[in-house]
Amino acid sequence: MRLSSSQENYLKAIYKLEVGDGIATNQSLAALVEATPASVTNMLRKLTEAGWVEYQAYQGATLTPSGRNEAVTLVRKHRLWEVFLVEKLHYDWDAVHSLAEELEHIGGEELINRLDAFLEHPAYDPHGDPIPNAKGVVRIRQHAIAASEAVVGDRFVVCGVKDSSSLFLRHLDKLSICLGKAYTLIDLLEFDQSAVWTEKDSALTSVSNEVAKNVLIQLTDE
Amino acid sequence: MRLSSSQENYLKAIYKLEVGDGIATNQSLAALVEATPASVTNMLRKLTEAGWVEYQAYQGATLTPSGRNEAVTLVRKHRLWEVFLVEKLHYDWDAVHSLAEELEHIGGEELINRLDAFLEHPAYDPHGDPIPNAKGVVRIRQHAIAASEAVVGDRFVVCGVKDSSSLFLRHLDKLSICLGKAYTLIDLLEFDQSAVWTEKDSALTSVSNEVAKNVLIQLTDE
DNA sequence: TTTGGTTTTTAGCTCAGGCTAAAAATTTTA
DNA sequence: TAAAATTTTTAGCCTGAGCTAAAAACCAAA
Ligand SMILES: [Mn+2]
Ligand SMILES: [Mn+2]
Ligand SMILES: [Mn+2]
Ligand SMILES: [Mn+2]
Repeated sequence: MRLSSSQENYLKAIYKLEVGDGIATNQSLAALVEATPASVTNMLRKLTEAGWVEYQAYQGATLTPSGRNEAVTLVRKHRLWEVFLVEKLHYDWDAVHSLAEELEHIGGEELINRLDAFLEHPAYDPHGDPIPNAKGVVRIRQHAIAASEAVVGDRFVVCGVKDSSSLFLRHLDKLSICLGKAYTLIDLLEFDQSAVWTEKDSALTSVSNEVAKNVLIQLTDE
Repeated sequence: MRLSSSQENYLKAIYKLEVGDGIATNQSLAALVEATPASVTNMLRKLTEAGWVEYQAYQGATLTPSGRNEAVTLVRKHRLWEVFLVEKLHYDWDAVHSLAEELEHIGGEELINRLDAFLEHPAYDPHGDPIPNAKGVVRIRQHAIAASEAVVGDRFVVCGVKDSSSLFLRHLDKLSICLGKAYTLIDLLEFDQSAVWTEKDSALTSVSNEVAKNVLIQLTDE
């Protein structure tokens, strides 16, 4: 039984919630797939019927092993297409999500593995999120913490974002913060929790706490 | 008003029929979009309502200028994706049609123009069909005739196919006939109308009349 | 010009995937 | 623990895009 695009979106949404808070409630799902809770109930019943999801009334949904498999493949497809759009078609990183949201539903294993090879097996997507490999294994990003956890004197490299909305990504562009850049945290202002970062002792960047909470970093030694 | 994938397929089908025989009858459309004539009637009414098609009961359908525009853009998208799949992902030319049939419905002008630039503005798709440019202009292939029209002694280059079914394309693969190859027609056998082609006096290729009718060539001077 | 065949349209149905409003279940608060 | 608030489900409806079977229109022959 082939999944529709809509069904695939539901599986991916359940997966995201499971990886995050742990529970895919009716309402959180509704928010993610942009439908009403009533529609979610309806779809969950069908996905349960078909063996992709486990679900009992009022209890929320979890993925079966095959459901999880589908979801991981979708995440892989989504992130590989994002890499393609940014690396090859030179889209900005804030503009690729919605296109990938459509492209992820096309074709099967064959297409995505060819795309993966063409892109030379990238490990991360343009937002720093890890790309599952062909076997569905997601290599976990090591030691990533929110930039808001850093203390004065820490050196770090920006490696991801928590919020990948267009609005936030374009804000980072304005601060010229991008993945891979190395900074030192030189000050934390008590007044508003904002931070001052410096990029190898040159320009200073002032970063609000709201921003720091949504930037993922890896601390670097020394 | 945004077109659905299904509606886009109808516009493309009408366009193909207009370019070919000239008339998009209810039945020929049904065959192209793989639906029943009843469903076609239904859809044509909606497309007429929305201004993409002109159509009166029992008279067949024609595209309005905006409908034709959409159709040409779709053909452009389809053929560019086919180029991508063959050139970059190394698919065989007989395997790309159905994927392109889905990819063509994704995104808009922006995506397709970026893809076009990435592919360096190809003029033809993997089956030798011309790719309309961003303004919707289709450059007509010059002097192409069916290989069955050639006479003994003619030199020519293979430049396209009339039948682009998987079955036919794989047959050409077996004969190692591909686009761009140059041959001389050295014999026409009266018994079964089959032809003998030679590639710069080396290997001989025996080509049935059925095949020759579906291969497009350009005669070369001298 | 009447008859018969073909094509198109109409009528009525189905299915996926949505929606709203109301009912039921669950959870929180007093 | 009873009431209130929240969440989920149910019921009933809608739209897009298909389908079949029957009626209507059109075309071609006799
Ligand atoms: Mn999607
Ligand atoms: Mn991403
Ligand atoms: Mn298509
Ligand atoms: Mn083609």
